[in-house]
Amino acid sequence: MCRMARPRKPLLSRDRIVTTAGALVDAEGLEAVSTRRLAAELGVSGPSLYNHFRTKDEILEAVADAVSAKVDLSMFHEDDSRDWRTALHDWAVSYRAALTDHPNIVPVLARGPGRRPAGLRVADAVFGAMVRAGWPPAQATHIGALMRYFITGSALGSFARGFVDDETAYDPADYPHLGQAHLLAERQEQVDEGAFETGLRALLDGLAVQYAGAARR
Amino acid sequence: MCRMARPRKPLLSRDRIVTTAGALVDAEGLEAVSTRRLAAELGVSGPSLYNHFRTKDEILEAVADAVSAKVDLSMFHEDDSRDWRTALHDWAVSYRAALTDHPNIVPVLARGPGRRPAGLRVADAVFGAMVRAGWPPAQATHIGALMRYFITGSALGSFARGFVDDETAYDPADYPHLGQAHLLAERQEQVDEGAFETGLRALLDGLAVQYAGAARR
DNA sequence: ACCTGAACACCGTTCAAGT
DNA sequence: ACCTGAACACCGTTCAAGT
Repeated sequence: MCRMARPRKPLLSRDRIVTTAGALVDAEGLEAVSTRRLAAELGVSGPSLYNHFRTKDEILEAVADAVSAKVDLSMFHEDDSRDWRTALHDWAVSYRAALTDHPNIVPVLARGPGRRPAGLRVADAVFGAMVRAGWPPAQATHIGALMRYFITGSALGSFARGFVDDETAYDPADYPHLGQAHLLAERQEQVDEGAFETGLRALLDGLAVQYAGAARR
Repeated sequence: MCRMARPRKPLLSRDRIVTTAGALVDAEGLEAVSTRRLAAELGVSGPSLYNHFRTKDEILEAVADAVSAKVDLSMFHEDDSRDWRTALHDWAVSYRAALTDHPNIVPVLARGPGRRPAGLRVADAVFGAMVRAGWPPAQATHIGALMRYFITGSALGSFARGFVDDETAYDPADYPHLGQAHLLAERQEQVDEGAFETGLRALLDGLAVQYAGAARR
């Protein structure tokens, strides 16, 4: 009697697709995600996905947006007590943590906010808070953009990961100062962490200088 | 008599492949480069490329390296008179210009220096100059990395490009501060330029603060 | 040494067909 | 409404064959 009724609940949902795609990206990287592979992971055939998303790229955008949604924005709320500098700092740290938790999707995220709702919510929150703090709107726009540049750039271009763990790759005659470059691969996280912290502090110190000179009260 | 001799000079060379691939990337984007398409552009069949490069990725790496090779490094020469702050500034401007001239290859470049000779030459030059200027080696490493983060991040995540030129995409109820977001697409370059300049100045101001406190003489 | 055609194991996406 | 198999027009790469 159950079998003659209509329901037959769907095998797939946008949520299930995004979750599974995200797990696949995390586990095996962006290039492991083909529509056929993802569908197999979900126990369906490839074309089924097109009942829920228009393109594979839309799926990846949704995965990226789910990562953006994890970024803490509480410091930008109107009733939060943190000043703009502290808010920007805490936001940057939370943003970077979200990206380093899911490094394989960063190339998609780094393409810009696009139409992704959570990405836009982030842009909106930082812009609004900076204006409220007294930054001129044009500067508030710049701050949102440049912070994004730095944070996504650091998550993407992970400096140390770029060096190969093979001493023969770096002839000291060609790169007199990079003698120990291959060692960087071993302390990848430290270099990335240190560069991020140094850069973030410099950015905030420098913005404070400009704020003192340009922000209106 | 000519035809019986051996020469028959090769149709392809690494240089010709890289030049043609670079032009194709510039004109039609990364996704337009398939081995078959590139080969057709060169007047040969697809597999011919594999006589000169081991993989398609190696070709793209070479294209990216050719862009890195255009970055001015003269400010880091030992006999150049510019101080570290000016050198870093001029280098950043030249680096960004090289990337914005070839925006489509930036995703490849942003992956890190890897084994690309010109990319490594850049990393080597900035590290050496910063150490010479009195920065502790660890900080010099961080500076090279964080500047790269910011510059590639800005070339890649071009903030305004991320917004879609369609007002219906941004409901003011969802994004109270982004009412004019769709207008950004029109002034893309100004926003990117402004954010880059603001960020670069902040970064250099902030590093100057740290230099005053930490650099040894 | 360098180029070719054929082939392998894939892709993203469309579509008619089924329920 | 949602899933399927078959099909289309592609991919990157290998390899035996040619010169």
